[in-house]
Amino acid sequence: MARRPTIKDIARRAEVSQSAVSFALNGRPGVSQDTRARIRRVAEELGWQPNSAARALSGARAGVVGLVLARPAHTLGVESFFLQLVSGIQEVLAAGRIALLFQVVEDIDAECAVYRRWWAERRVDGVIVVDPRTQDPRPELLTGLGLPAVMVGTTQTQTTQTAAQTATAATAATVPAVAAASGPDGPDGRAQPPATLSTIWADDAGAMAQVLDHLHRLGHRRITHVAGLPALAHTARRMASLRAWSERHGLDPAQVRSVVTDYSDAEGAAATRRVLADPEPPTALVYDNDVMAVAGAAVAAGLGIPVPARLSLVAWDDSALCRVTHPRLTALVRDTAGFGRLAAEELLAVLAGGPPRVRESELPRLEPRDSTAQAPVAY
Amino acid sequence: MARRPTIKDIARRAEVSQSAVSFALNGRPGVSQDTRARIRRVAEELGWQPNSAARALSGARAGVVGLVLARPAHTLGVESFFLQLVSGIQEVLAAGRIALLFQVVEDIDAECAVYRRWWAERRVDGVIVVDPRTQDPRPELLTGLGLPAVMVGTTQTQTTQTAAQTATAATAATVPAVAAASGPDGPDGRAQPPATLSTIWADDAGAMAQVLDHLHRLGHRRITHVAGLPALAHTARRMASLRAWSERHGLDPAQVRSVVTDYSDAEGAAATRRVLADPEPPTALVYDNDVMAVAGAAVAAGLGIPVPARLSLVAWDDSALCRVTHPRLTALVRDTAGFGRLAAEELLAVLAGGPPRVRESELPRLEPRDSTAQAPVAY
DNA sequence: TTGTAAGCGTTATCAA
DNA sequence: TTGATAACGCTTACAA
Repeated sequence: MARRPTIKDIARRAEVSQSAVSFALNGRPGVSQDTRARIRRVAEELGWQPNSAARALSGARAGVVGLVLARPAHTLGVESFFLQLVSGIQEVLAAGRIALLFQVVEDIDAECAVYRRWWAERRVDGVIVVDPRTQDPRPELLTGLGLPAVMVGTTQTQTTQTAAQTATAATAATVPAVAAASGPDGPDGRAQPPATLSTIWADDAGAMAQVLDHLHRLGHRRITHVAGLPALAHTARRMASLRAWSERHGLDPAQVRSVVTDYSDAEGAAATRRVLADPEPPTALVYDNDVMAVAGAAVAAGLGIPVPARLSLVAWDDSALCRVTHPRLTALVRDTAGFGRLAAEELLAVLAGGPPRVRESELPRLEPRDSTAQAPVAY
Repeated sequence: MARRPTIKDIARRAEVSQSAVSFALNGRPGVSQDTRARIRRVAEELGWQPNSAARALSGARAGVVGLVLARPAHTLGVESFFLQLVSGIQEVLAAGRIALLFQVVEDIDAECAVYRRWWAERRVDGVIVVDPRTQDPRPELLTGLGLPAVMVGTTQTQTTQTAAQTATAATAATVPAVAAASGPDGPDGRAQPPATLSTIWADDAGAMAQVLDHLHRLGHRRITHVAGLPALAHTARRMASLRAWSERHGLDPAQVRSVVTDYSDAEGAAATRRVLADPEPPTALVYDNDVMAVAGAAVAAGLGIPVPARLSLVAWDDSALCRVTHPRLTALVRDTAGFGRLAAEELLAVLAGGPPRVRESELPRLEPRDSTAQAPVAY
């Protein structure tokens, strides 16, 4: 096993001091062009790489960011969302030679414990937080620890925004501006938590309107939204925008509604079976993820209900799944890797000392396929 | 932002020396029971956690293991295999307070570059290597670097084992024993690479025989195996065992064969379409992953071929996918998380100075569902 | 059983 | 423009 070269070796070989090497290699002033070039050459020859532990110890960056995924084991691994997000994140991090520490845990308490430990161990420079919740302990914990973080998804603040405010939101507003939109305190008078964390968010309300408009144009008036976990902020947001949309169109809230699940194929199937057994069943179903949509399609097939002739289906989030089932599912396509890239860029900005910002990702696009059609005239 | 306590703080507070604290906290002798208890208590009070950088720098462990996933972006994220593997790995690592560094890259060259960098930066204590290949540069690279590693999947050595050798392989043989089976040099006289890496493997041959026996009992004589990337060792192994099985049963190699794909839903669908267009199409298809199986089922549905009446389908690896499609797919169920646990345990053993070993995971179990039935009598 | 001190490989602060 | 030198927080000889 070869010994790893250190700056000491380089210094000896280039006949300069260690600090000269450090300066040269980190591109700071105080070294002449000549020596700099020479040092660089020697480092290259020796195949030197900075020892990450030594770097971290001497107060510089650890060169690591963390990501914790809190999911019950049985929910793991079916969604395509996550790996794509990570691949996008790493595209950006790799350029800055930053590694990603990744941990899967069972629940949010374990997740918080991991943040505390990482912080205490000085293991990470910052974290990327996924699956924001309506009641989320993590922003407070992280700001309390002073651990730089970026939230991926909707924030609590945005949950309370109206559609009008959403429409006028800048693509990269600084947090104070957004906070000002609804005042320092929420409409309910409760002190709003200061949104000190940068956030990347997707316009769920806009996306939901897109889906519903599509179905409405096709004549659907009885629509059920098979939502995910209601504790997740984006779920809450989608449910709220469905309600708002239905009010705007003067539709009966009993006919256009959400039912909640845990995102699993099992609950997606069960919810589908339940709503289809209704005396006045919906003519269209909108699923909060691809797995539930596929499960729902299988239920319809099992019940002998033709899709899309008698029932239209839409999947929120596209994946190979939606393209391989028969019929192929109409889906809301998001650039998930792009979402990850944006998150990583924002974390890098925060680590560089930038202010926390709220950045909006590209609006999802509805990809009509074979599972949506005109609503049946009579049932 | 609170300052993180150090052993110095503990030493001051407990009125002992730093080394006493270090000894006490690391459970080594040289400290009395009393002081040890007192030190432990103070550490607890202060919420002390070891600074990972300082630990790593002072020659001890970095407390990190690495995992690189080399997959082209479009193949990412549909398989359930990976996250489950990781969750199993972490169940074991978390107990030893070891973190997992995770990186997604495009190809194996990038993967090797990551190993080199991690080694040079001293970032990881060891790595878990997935997707072993028939021609694999990684074992040599890793042994050369002296970076402890565990291969998850088949090794090159095992690819050359005969069925008989496989059958008698101990569940936890040390590598030298296995190497001895075919002598220090391979049969071709070429010096065999010393299998210095620990390996976790699954009995693909046994699993394949299980699947084929099931289909054979149902009367199937024309069977096509829709394989994955032929460069991957386990794919090669499955193909070889299919050939061996078919010879044993005196079947025509033109009727029982493998076709290769890149694991994607697209190629899975294309292969299915191709083989079904044959003048003598197979009556059963075995897919190397769940995604291709679902894609194949959709193709059959599109062609109006009833499953399982005229065509039987089997998926290698189970997931929610196989249960939500209609009909539900017969699948080969593996304990993937268990596979990950085994890998992590083995890496820990290697890090503790143990010898490289070859360990076999539980034999996969065939779960018959609705996609396999008697072969059609006439076609 | 305890304390002192050297070293791990950087970065950063001083003088020269 | 340079070169010593002191941190950073821990482990570990070695001395008391």
